Amino acid sequence: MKSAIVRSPRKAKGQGAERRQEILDAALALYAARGIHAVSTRDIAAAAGISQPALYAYFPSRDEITAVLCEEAFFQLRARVETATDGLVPSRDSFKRLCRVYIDFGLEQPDAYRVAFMIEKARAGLDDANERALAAGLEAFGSFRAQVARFIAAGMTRPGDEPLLTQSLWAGLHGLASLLIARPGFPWVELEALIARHIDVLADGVLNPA
Amino acid sequence: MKSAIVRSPRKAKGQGAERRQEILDAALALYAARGIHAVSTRDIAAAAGISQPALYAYFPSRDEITAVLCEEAFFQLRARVETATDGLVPSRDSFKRLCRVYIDFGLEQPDAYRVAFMIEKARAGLDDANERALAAGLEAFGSFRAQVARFIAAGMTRPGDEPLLTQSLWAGLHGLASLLIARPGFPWVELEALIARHIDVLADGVLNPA
DNA sequence: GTGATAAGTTATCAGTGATCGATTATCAGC
DNA sequence: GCTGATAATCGATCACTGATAACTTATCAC
Repeated sequence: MKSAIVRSPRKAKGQGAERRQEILDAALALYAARGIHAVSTRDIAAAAGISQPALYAYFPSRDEITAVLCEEAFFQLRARVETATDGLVPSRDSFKRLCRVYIDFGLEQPDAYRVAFMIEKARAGLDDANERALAAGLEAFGSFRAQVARFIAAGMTRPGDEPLLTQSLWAGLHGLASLLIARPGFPWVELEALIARHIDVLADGVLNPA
Repeated sequence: MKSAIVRSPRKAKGQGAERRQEILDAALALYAARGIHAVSTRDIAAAAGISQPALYAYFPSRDEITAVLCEEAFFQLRARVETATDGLVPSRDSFKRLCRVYIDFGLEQPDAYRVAFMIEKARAGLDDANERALAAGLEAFGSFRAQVARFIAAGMTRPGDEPLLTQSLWAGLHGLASLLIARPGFPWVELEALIARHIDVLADGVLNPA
């Protein structure tokens, strides 16, 4: 007796999942090169070597492509945050290291960072991918929170409960990252000095005086 | 001899500058109600009681309308910043007052704030209005800088030159304002406590210890 | 082979920002 | 009052966008 028909995948030219990843790669590259709003579905399709309607066999909408990239960006951020203080005991230096990892993520992957934290959804979407991206974002924030909790547990922080301190620190870091991304033409002072000083400001504000 | 023909304005239905302002008002109201990206030129025209092509008699592009609104937002912010510490001597409290004025501006006028600091121009425009908006932004920042300079001159700040301290403080304030605007669905802690604590963090980081 | 189906195509839709040419409203000069 | 010039406006339309429908082709199980 033939086993239950499992409807095995047939694949073809662009075989299944590979084609999907090719589309995501093409989209991310174009986003990085031209900026998200300057990239059309036709651009993405051409870069992926397929026709524009073929995109919709893999993604239900353009926003979904962006949402998936957003989710991937959150995974990356989470991985970075989780390993930021590997092998380091809580100290002012390891605190600054955590901050630095966050800012560097924004500067190295501005498009991912934009998608993750700066883009406001036009439609307050209930899309599947949008929700998954949101969940991934909360996970990344959770990792950040866990890191901050280590410094709190070590008695290094000024008074204030953990959610409050974490959200304030996050806001402080996001402020510099997002402004540097959104206003590259602004007459910023020297970048390294600004980042270092800003992290010092946040460390002075969050950690106990030495 | 008739004086040189001066080509005096004829005006009409929507007489000149008034019509222009009506368009700006309509656009701002729609931006506030639906979000910038959900508003089309046809929407703006309908709200202003004219046809869509008529917009282009007053503004060369949709981006220009947004840029003018951006400029107006900067003027408002500047006015608020300049009067933030009126009648107050430099102190930790007046420093916090300045911070609070900035954050409140963002929360009370999220669309203006968005246009001013969060929106990235699709076309890296050399538009006239875009440059004026940028200039207005620099002026607003200059006022903020002048306020910070008062605290520096009073010897209240930690080491660091004025541009560095100002940019760091700005980034810290912008971080909270922009995140609250861009991610209203995030599980924030109680708003007043968060703002107060965040400003305390920044004050501790920027001002000398008491 | 043959049929079923996955994958991809061309053709097309409605909506967008923007432009063109024609039309209307206003006013100076007679 | 009329008339011509011009400011102000509109309907029609363009190229482009995201998205959909109907059709064709490639692949595989049998």
